Amino acid sequence: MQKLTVKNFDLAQTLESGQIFLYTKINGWYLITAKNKLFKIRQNGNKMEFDGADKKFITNFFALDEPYEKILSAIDKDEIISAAIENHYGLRIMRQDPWECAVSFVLSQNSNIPRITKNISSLCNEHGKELRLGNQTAYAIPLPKEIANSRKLSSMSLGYRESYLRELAKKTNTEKLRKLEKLSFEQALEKITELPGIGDKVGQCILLFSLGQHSAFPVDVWIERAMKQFYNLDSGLTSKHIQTLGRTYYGKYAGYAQQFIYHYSRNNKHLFSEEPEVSIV
DNA sequence: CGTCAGGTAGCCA
DNA sequence: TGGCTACCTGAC
Repeated sequence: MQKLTVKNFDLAQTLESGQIFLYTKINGWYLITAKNKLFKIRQNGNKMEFDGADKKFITNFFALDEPYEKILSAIDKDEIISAAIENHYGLRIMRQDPWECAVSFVLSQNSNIPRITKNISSLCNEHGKELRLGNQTAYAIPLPKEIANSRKLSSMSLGYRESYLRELAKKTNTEKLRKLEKLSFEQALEKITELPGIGDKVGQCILLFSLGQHSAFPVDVWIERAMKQFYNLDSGLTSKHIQTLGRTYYGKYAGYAQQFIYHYSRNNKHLFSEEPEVSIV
């Protein structure tokens, strides 16, 4: 068991903000499968306890070395985002493995959380390396080579995502995706959306959650609804418009704003029946 | 039953 | 560019 003292970090807010799918809560511990590892972690105030990973890994994975207050003040433009930040203070954008992130979000498209989790889990159980922690067992997100020619893939109920995933596995991997870290956001997005099954939304999720592109502003149905409602935007705007607007309005760390708004809207569904509060256009 | 779900790709004006 | 539409599957 290892320990770490943290500040400006909330484990539950971070894990439950929809960035990752492979975690479960058991007896007060979060059991997490990520980066080819199975580890457990819990938080009590500013004290973290964990097993199966070291301090360096935890610090990096949860981005505990980011200048949190600086990021928040950069995106804190109005009372809407302020409320979202206040409600979910301590939420951070994690640093996932880009291949694992790509697999997760390709499988997430046009689906729902229970099904996404089921799909990813069965993919891992049938293809991934066995991981252990004490008496717990789990399976890693499979590597490209473990997917590319798999015959079991068609029994995972992935639907049309199956061919996206298989073709993706033939075309890319963690090392190739890492090259997008150094590019500008625009170039990185252009490159990543050339890959099969990766469009604007999934591409920006990967850029944001695993490639350090913090100005990415992925727009899904929740963000689109929330932005239109919260900021009283024209209902005819497309997700592309919202995307551009979000990036422009929130700036360098727009991705953090997106994550706060996303989590806030999902946890406060009643807000959608109220009057919009702020106009920014 | 129909609708919807953390979209993408392909086609057409 | 912008506006359709088909698409696997299962939860609700």
